[in-house]
Amino acid sequence: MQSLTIGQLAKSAQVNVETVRYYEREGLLPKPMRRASGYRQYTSETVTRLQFIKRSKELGFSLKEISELLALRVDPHTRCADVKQRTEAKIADIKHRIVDLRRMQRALVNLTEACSGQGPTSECPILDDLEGSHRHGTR
Amino acid sequence: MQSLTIGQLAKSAQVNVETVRYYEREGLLPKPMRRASGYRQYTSETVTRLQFIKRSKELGFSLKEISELLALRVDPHTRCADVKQRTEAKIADIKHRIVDLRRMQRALVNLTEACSGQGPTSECPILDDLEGSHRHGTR
DNA sequence: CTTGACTCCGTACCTGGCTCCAGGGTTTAT
DNA sequence: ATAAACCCTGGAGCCAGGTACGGAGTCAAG
Repeated sequence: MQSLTIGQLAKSAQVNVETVRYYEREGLLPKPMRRASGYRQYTSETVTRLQFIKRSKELGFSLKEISELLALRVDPHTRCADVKQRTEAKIADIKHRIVDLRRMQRALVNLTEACSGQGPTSECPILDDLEGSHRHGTR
Repeated sequence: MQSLTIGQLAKSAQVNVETVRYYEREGLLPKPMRRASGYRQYTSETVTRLQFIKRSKELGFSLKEISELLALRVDPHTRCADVKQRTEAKIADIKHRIVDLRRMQRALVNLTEACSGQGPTSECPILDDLEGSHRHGTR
């Protein structure tokens, strides 16, 4: 058939049916076609979109930020310079996140090493590396 | 003096005083010493800890996960193998986050390039890269 | 042609993570 | 020695992001 019901969509992206409807209301998912009965019909494209939303949420983006991300594209209705600027701001934000995650990762790796070594490490090893990461206003 | 009031602590980590008390209730911050008056007194170590919590939250960790991270350490009361295992799970989680953030970043970079180029890009560029990042049960 | 699983819509409810009182005591600058 | 600015506790309120529910219609399998 090629088209999915809301239940199939929800299942294939591992979210609740109610969540799909909620995202539609909130504008994160476009209003889908309906059949005569009123049932929503989705394409597999929507699965991708829904998975993206889900993962982005897990990565710490708010629904608002996610819709901003989804809105980033070059089309005849948006000025390029504008898109470019917003996109670069997102890139900077992501870079910063990656840097901090790496610091955490390094601290944890040190911890496992201390572990293979021996006795007590200092008070709280993970703390030692994520400070000095002072905010710069992206969120 | 060397010790901070709750207000000074909150200010130096850029959070609300109420948030500090909330974290204490939730066990994310240790119960501090009190002076005769009942006022909490903190050390600068707590500033670091609070900043860590704040940034970790921004990076998408829940308070529960954050306390798990803070609890990771090698001391006489925890078995090393145990710490090591939990730590490695966290490392894997972080790695996965980094991979996905990088995919997003790459998609966004492509977008700015398409932008410098010309006309409309495909429907929604950022979607093209974060799928296939199917869950594996860490959260 | 019925039955069980699905869908619709609207509204109410829930959890996490704060945030804000009220009513009262403490510190500090003037 | 007094006002402004802070701190205390306990409890209520708030926002984001869902989740559940009720009553009714729809679809697919047998």
